[in-house]
Amino acid sequence: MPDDTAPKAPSRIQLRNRRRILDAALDVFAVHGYRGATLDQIAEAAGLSKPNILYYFAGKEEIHVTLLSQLMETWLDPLVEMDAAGDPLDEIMGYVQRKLDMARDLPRESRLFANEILQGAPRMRPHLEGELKPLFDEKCRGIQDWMNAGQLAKVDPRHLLFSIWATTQHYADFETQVQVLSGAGAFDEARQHLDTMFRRLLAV
Amino acid sequence: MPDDTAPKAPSRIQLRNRRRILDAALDVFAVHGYRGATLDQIAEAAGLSKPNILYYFAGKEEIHVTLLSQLMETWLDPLVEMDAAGDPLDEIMGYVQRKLDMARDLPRESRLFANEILQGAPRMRPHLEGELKPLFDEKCRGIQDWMNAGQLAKVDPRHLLFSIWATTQHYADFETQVQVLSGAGAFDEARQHLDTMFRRLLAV
DNA sequence: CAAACTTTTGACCATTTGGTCAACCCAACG
DNA sequence: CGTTGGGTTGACCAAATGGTCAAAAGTTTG
Repeated sequence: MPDDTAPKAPSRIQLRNRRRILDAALDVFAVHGYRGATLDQIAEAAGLSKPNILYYFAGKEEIHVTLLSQLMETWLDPLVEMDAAGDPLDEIMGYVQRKLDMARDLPRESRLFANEILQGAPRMRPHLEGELKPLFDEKCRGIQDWMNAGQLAKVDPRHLLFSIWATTQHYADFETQVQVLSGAGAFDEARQHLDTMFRRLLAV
Repeated sequence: MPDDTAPKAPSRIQLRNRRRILDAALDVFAVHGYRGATLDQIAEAAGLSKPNILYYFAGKEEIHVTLLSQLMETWLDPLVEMDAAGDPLDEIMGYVQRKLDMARDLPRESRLFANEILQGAPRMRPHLEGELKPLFDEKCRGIQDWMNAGQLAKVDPRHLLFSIWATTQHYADFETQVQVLSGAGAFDEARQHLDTMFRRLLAV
């Protein structure tokens, strides 16, 4: 008896086209936000016709939601890797560098996230409350433990994380401004700068 | 002979309605960005009919451009106030506090700006290059002078300013996320945290 | 008050937008 | 080689959108 609850495995074409669409949609949503993006733009960027887009996704919203879900995993990943058993300063500085790498390598994802939060997280709030919040609290406790043990200078762990997010994502989200004011090569300079900043903040 | 080049002074109604429209448009543009905002939303928020909106502004774009121009002044103001003749650490910490005050008191303006930069600054780039850039360079030189004189620890002045912008504006632009993770009262805690962070970074 | 103006709006328009659908294409397989 | 099923699209639709305009409603002023 075959498993009739399992949807049949997606074909190679399914896989390729869904990926194309999501990639194109990431470009468009990251720049214009949900409301400002159009299916026509996405279709054009994906090199597919609009009805074909709607053959793979039920509608504009489903594309957006799919992107947001995938993003959440990617986004949380570097924080998950921060290990309570490691050396505190190394762990935090490693996290800073990983976040900066993400800003450099995945700027579209960073902007998609920024757009969603700017709009009040209408589609992502459940993810924030259900996935990010518990992880955030856990990591804050871990950092607090390090501080209580005298392995890090004492600061508010929550605002420490906010500062790390803000300073690293800034180079993706405000790239246009950074380019105008500082030209190219900002990422390498930022690496050095952020290392110095958070080291001085946290060194005991 | 009357000055026929001067536009007649705007009436009280003109003043009141233009202000209403800009205020409503700020609400809408700050959340949805330029493309995502509609004249109907703005008209509804302003309590005026759509044709009436277009009696006061030539079109959607003119409203947006007007907001952006006004914003630029407000935005540059705290940086202008940083005084090369003052005490270096006081001046910078004062700047941090003023920027944080702005994030708290003018979150809509902060989000409008963030939206515009996220989209690649299609309408604001001239302002960035013509107004922000010279001011930025001047202030960077001033900060560098302080560092050369041994009055501040040495860091890259450009990235120092980026970090100040990123960490302060974060509390306006990512307010939704901050609320979910940290509840209310984040601004007061941030004040303390950012003071500590930049003091440790810059103390000699 | 009446002329002269500023302000407001209902009705309208062309274009864009998200979405549908029947027909069509095409590779795989019996 | 003809059928079958996944994949594709031109034509279409209703609603939304930016914008226009002539006429109505207020307001100011001689």
